Amino acid sequence: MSGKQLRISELGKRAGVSTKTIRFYEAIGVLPLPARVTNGYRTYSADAVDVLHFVKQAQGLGLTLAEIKEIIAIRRGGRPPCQHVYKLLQEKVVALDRKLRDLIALRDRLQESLAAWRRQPAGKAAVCHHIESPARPRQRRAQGD
Amino acid sequence: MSGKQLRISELGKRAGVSTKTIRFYEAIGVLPLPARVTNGYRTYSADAVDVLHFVKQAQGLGLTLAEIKEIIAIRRGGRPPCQHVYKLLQEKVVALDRKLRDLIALRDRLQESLAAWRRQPAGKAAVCHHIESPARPRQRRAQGD
DNA sequence: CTTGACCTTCCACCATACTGGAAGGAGTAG
DNA sequence: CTACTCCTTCCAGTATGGTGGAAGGTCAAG
Repeated sequence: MSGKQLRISELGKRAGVSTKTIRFYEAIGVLPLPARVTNGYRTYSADAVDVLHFVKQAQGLGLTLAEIKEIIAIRRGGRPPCQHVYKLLQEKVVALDRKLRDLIALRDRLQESLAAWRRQPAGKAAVCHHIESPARPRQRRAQGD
Repeated sequence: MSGKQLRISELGKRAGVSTKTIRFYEAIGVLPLPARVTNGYRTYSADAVDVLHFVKQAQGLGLTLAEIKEIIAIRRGGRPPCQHVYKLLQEKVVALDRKLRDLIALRDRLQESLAAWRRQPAGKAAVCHHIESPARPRQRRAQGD
């Protein structure tokens, strides 16, 4: 069934992470305590490669290690984590939409700021009007508040 | 000319930041070393409020304290930082566009993942197909779940 | 037996942006 | 005088996701 066991560096190579990272994931509970061979070396089945891939995929999806840990813990508890992951991902989509809106607004603000600069290169501000003006769209207070 | 001098907590109140934060900004060079009154207390002119507002605005625009520090340093050097800030903001816009593209792709991937889940609630994956499938569009080997 | 690769643990550090708290000085009110 | 608030410095910790390195154990080759 299960083929050969991997030592930590071999696992790292296959999953594209450092041995440091593997031990770190283990330390924070993302990875379970692995089996040890007689000399104390960690030993992993090939499944561990998939779990590490999962971690990297999940990180790519914007999940934190804490969330990933939780998913894997549910999985290790025997329950399929999909229900949980579904909710988690739904929340992520909502959060992402919010973040997206903010970022687009920010980008537009910057773009407008740059356009304004091209129209009128000078300005008076405490430090720099590129930053001080766009965030106060209406007239900045004139010196006295 | 300049009105009254502020002590650190008064400055903090006006700018909406804690005294801790003000000292922190000073320590990392974002704020210049302030004047001191005879008893050693920091003393600030009202301009400091504007500088702190600038810092907060710039942070809101996605600049790091290191970048903000640089801008303020240029400004303190007598040169208007606008040229520099212009470049910085241009780079920010480009970086933001990139990030935006990635986030939109991520969001779509999540959304599609959730839609797929609704169509077919089960799946086989090392940990959870919601995460493993969308990033690997073709069928994964049936082993884990 | 020595060398070298690989493994172990543990402690410390990187960046980012702060926050908390201790220990002690300064200034004002009663 | 005490009490209280505000100020000072300095050290440490928060959260996130790791990385670096020391000191020492294990194992196979030469």
